[in-house]
Formats: sequence, structure tokens, C-alpha cells
Amino acid sequence: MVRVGLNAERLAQAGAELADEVGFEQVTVSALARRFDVKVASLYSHVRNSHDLKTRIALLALRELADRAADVLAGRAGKDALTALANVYRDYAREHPGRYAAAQFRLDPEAAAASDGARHAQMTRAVLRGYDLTEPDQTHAVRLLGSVFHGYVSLEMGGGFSHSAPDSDVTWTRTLDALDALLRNWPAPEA
Amino acid sequence: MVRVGLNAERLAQAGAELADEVGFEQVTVSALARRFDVKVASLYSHVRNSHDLKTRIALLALRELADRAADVLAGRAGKDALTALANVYRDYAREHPGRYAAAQFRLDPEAAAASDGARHAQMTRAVLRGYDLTEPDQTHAVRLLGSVFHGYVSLEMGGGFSHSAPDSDVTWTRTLDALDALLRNWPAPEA
DNA sequence: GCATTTGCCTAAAACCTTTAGGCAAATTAG
DNA sequence: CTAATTTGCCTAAAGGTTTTAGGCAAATGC
Repeated sequence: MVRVGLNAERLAQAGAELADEVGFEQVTVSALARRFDVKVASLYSHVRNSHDLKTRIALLALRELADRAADVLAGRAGKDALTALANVYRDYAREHPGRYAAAQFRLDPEAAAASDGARHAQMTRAVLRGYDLTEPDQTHAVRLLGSVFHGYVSLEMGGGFSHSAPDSDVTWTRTLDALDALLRNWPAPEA
Repeated sequence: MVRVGLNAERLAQAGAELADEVGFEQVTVSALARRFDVKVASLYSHVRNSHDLKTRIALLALRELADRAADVLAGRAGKDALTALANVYRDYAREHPGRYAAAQFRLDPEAAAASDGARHAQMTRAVLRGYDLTEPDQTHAVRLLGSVFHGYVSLEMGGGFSHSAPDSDVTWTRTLDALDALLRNWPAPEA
């Protein structure tokens, strides 16, 4: 009975790796126990249940994403910052599809509050400092950017844009052009 | 042994209702069997397996969504059509959260080919006829609209926009204003 | 060195998935 | 209108996941 040295953090880390390999949906307490060559029940000393495990993986992914975003935003502004932030999401999803799916996991209010969700909003807001938007338009724009980033990446990952021309990379570039143009020329509310 | 009269279509229909009640994730062959007061194994004469059941629910949701879209687009053009189409997705997600989640289910290539996915793209393209876009910009715009609709609705459903002002309804309106403005003034590629 | 805490274990119940094989109801054919 | 066939739901059973309870041994602390 050699101890493997499990703890919640290592489980979340390993769960994230497992998610990238087999998909977040397939991450299971059993599968994780197998990976550590340990009996299933042993994991329940470290995570409350399956939902708790998934929540921890989601929090890990959100933190990693926020860290990457903070990294690339340093020293950038305007369209440069917009593009960098957008690519953080897209690249992360490509490198870590399971983790990206985890980041979409519906968190209950307390987990959401303890998550890096607010950091993400804050960083999008930082990008918008490069554009001339007044509150509450800035909030609208934060939500729009979040929608486009998330929507585009998840449709692209789902294969929505494969098998049709033009290449998705081109659309991505043009989408960022379009968003930049839109933010520079944000319309007033219509009648 | 009275026969209930099961078949794949009725199972998908009941599965869709179940999804709206308990969430698409919780739709299970067992739960569906309970709902028909029938033994679990009986369902396996009608659907191949759990994945097949989910696929059928997804196809049902995609069809319903496409039908609604076709309905509202008749006789509309320009921003009126854009708004109508966008609201089809948002309203459907609110009325049928489980079905909407089902519509996001990752379909394997053959199921995708047999789905109403192409109809959706076609209808977005129809909306864009009200704007002056040349191919391939039209394709870029189709993808952008899909991203915004899907992204916004899924973030909103996930509670991303609750608990912060302004109200999500306002942002939605302003988002459609913004998209309309963007489509009327679609930018050329940047250097 | 001894006591306590901690970590992993065995055991077991509950539920979901899926396959195999059977009988009875519904349908079709003569 | 029977008889043959097909179809629909059943029982049985194996295998996997989740979760709780209780136990022993390793690590830690005094």
C-alpha cells in the first residue's frame, strides 16, 4: 500500500490532461482512478463527487486561460490587443480541447464566484480601453466580444466550418477586422 | 403485455421533452424507459444506443429550429430579417433549453449530413441578401452571425450576463444594432 | 516511541448501458 | 378466417460508474 500522493489539485490537473485526451464528457472518477492506478473510492477523500471534480477542472482551465490572456495583453492595445486576446481563446481550444470544454462547464454560483470569470471580463474591458466607448456601451461590447470568441471557437471546434471554403483562418482574420471596425465605429441605439 | 407503441420518432420527441425538463445531459435511455413505463431493454429495438438517441433528439431540435426560422423569415428582409432570425435562436433556447443544448450535440459526419444544418446556413445567407456583400464575404458573415447567435445565447443561458447591469435584453438589442451596422458597412480586409 | 491524522483499501448498494434470447401481440398471406 | 411471420416488449445477465461506510497502514506530530 504505497501512497501515490493524491490531492485535489493533482486530481484536477490529471483530470484536465485526461479531458484533452478523451474529451471532457468522458472524464470520470473511475477513469481518473485508473490513471493513478488507485481504487475508485480513494478519490472520494479528495473530491466530493463527480461534479466537484469537473468543477475543479473547469476552474483550472479558466485560470490557465486568464493567465494566458494576462500574458499577451501586457504591452498591447487597440486591434493588436483585440487580436491577441481572441487568439488566446482560439489557440487554447485547439491545444486543449478538453480543457476548453471544461471552461464551458456550467458552474454553480459559489464556484462561479470563486472562479477567474471576473478576470476574463476585466481583460476584455482592458482591450476596450483602446476604443472610445462609454459605459454602458463598454458592457455591451464586452458581452459581444465574449459571444463572438466563444461562439466562433466552439462552432469551429465542432467542425461547423470545415468542409466549406474559404478556410476558417481567413474568416477568423476577417472577423477580427470586422470587430475592430465595429468597435471603432460603435453605432448609437436605433430609433 | 400491452404494447405502448414505441418507435424512434416518439422516443426522440419524448427525449426532447425530457431534455427540457431535466437537461440534455440527464437524458438517459433508462429515464426515457421510465417515462414510458417500459423496461429499459425495450428501447433498444428502436434506438441503437444512447448516442443514437441523443443524435435523434439533436436532429429533432435542429429541424424545429430551422422550421421556426423559415417561418419568421418569410416576407422579411434587412434588419427586420436579421432580428427575427436572431430571436428564433434566443427564444427557442429559452423555451426549450434542453432541446437547444441538444442542437449543440456534436454529430458524427453522417448524422450531420442528414441534419438540417445546411438549412440553417442557407437561411442566414438569405438574411444577408438584404445587405450588399459579395462572396466570399457573405460566407465570412454567415460564420460571424452564427458565432454571435450561438455564443450570445449560450453565454446568456449559462448565466454569464445575469447579476450585472445593464439587462441582457438591452445588450441583445444593441448587439443586433451593431451587427446590422457592421453588415451595412462591411470592412475590406486590412493590410 | 506513541498518538493522531491521513490516505488508500475492501465491501456493497444503486443506477445506467448493452446484448441475448423468449413469448405474445399485431400484421400479412393464403 | 386461420396460419405464418414479423414486431414489440419482456426477463436475464454482464459490465461499468457513482457514492457511502468502515478498516488498516503509512505519515506526521508531540
